[in-house]
Amino acid sequence: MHPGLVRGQSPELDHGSQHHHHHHHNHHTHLHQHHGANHEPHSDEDTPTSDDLEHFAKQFKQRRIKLGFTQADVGLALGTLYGNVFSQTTICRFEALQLSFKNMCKLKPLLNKWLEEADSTTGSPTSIDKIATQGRKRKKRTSIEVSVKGALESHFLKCPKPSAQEINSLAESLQLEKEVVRVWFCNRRQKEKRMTPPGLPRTPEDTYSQVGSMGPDTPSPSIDCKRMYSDT
DNA sequence: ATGCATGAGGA
DNA sequence: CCTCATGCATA
Repeated sequence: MHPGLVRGQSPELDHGSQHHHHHHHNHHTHLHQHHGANHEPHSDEDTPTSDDLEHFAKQFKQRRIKLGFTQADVGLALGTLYGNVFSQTTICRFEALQLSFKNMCKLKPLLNKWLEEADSTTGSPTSIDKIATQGRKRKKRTSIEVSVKGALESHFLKCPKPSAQEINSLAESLQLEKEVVRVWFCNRRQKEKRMTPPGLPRTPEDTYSQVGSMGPDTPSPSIDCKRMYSDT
């Protein structure tokens, strides 16, 4: 089946991912897209590396905040600027690298353009518009209990792609709609394909080892996350 | 910030 | 049915 393609995103083609380099630092395997110098007839341009995207996302967020814009503002601005409106969700996920590699590459140019516009237009008015909402009744979000989520997670580890019948069984034993279970697996699979797979600590950066006066005890891990800015 | 959902496109 | 891009609604 699928080899260990857990966190290496390959946008181009399939890669015989056989590298068990479990030696990389706290970060995921950086993909490798080195187009020599002779490959495509058209001048090569895009295809940033995951490091590029990572850096850009960080820079973007910081600049955005400095300029005093919310994620929603940006999404809307992109709409009035290019016609592609995006939600707060998407901007958020971009900044958090929670999109697929391909998706990140697609959005980067847009956001980059907005950035240029935003800080070059220092002090200009920002006209915003509203878009019409769809006229379809969306199903109420079903809340899955934590214990049930755990069960689903377990099954996912065993079989990420259960057959329709397996889904049926699961749905029964968990007392959930079959459709809910199916969608859950779809969403779970998508998570695995994000740039920042689930489980990674936030902003790993470097190993903060405040050793020196701390013995093997480390009784009080003063874990207080301070947001210097907020744009909720 | 994230969970569950929709819908388009593909085999 | 799946993947993939995307977002409403909610925690």
